[in-house]
Amino acid sequence: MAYRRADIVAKALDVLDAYGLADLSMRRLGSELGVQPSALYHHFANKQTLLAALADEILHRGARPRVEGAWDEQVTAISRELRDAMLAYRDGAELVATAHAFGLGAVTPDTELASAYDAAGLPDDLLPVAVSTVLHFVFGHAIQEQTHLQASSAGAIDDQPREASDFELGLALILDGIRSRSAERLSDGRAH
Amino acid sequence: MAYRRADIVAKALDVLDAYGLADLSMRRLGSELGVQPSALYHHFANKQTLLAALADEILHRGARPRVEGAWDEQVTAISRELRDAMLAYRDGAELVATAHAFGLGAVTPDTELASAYDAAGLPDDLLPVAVSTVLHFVFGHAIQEQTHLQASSAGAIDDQPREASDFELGLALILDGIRSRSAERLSDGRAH
DNA sequence: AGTTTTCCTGAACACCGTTCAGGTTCCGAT
DNA sequence: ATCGGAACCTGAACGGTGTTCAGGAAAACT
Repeated sequence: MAYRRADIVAKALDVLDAYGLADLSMRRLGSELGVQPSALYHHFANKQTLLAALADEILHRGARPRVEGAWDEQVTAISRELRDAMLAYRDGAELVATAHAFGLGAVTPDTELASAYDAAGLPDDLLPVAVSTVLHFVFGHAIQEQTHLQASSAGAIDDQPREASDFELGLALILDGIRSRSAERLSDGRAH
Repeated sequence: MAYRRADIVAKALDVLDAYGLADLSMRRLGSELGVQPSALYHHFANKQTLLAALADEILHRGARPRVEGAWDEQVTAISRELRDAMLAYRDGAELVATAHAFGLGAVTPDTELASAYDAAGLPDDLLPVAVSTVLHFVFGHAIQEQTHLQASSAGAIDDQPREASDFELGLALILDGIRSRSAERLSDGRAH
């Protein structure tokens, strides 16, 4: 069937969540599908392409309806959505960040963020900087959190809220910086 | 000789710069040293430890004398030093960022940044956030720049100044955000 | 019915990190 | 001067990895 490609991605996500990115090999994925590893190469040119499809699927599954409101609220919503989507799967952050770094994958958080910034009235040369600064923070924070969370699987569980609030704080920090250079300063305070 | 360990690190940096991180295998490094790959395991417990030593050496070689001045100038100086050190070697950014994520390596930019923030008068719960936010930006930006720079080895050369100014802009953005929550706002404007 | 496209097998290639028993080589202490 | 031990290295092997490729089976289209 032509549906086979989506099946491979789905099964690969299962394997990823169960065994981690390091143990997601073409051989393992093949045997999990009851198929030779070489069969996978009829659907994906190489492993990197497969991983990019995985990253896309992770982001797609974590997608939320577009929120209305001021530009900073939209940026915050998009950042949370991206973070939550990546954290929903084992090694999801590393996977998505790597795919993004290589320019692979169809789903681009960049463009979503850029359009959210439209209402901020940023200088033209600052828009890409604002986009990538937020992205680097979201990626970096999620990877660090996922690494720590995995390293101490048998540790204290009260680390998670701490990390989550750190995320909100750091994001607010960056938005403060962007806001100070924005023409639209209506949402300066706590309210929208 | 007991100097052998430093020799291995030095040669590994040569191989890294010449062939990239993906081609830096224990076998290649061994043959480059005229030695069996297994010989390396008498000096390093595993490859990850070796890579951590490489990251340390890269940061050590790029170290600069401590700068004096306001806290934000110090943070800027440390960030530039870190960035330049990583960009000085092929795949240096990825290498250092990975070692840092795994908590390996003796050289920790974290503590340097934290002490630089001392004079900023930040709330206690904001200090780790300020440190990690800047670090995530520096790492993320350097990795992206190095990836793009390597992907288009035969491309336009005028990308580099663009990226460099993006770095300065993004960093200034974050510092603006931190400054808005700092008790010490003397260095609010352009001057120190 | 014949042909083309899709999908998969099975074997192989060239690597990889790591381990381990067994040798040298050299230094320090008796 | 000789012994003991540590440091260093060899050579082979183990169990993996991504990827390629000729060929076969099955389904779809004409």
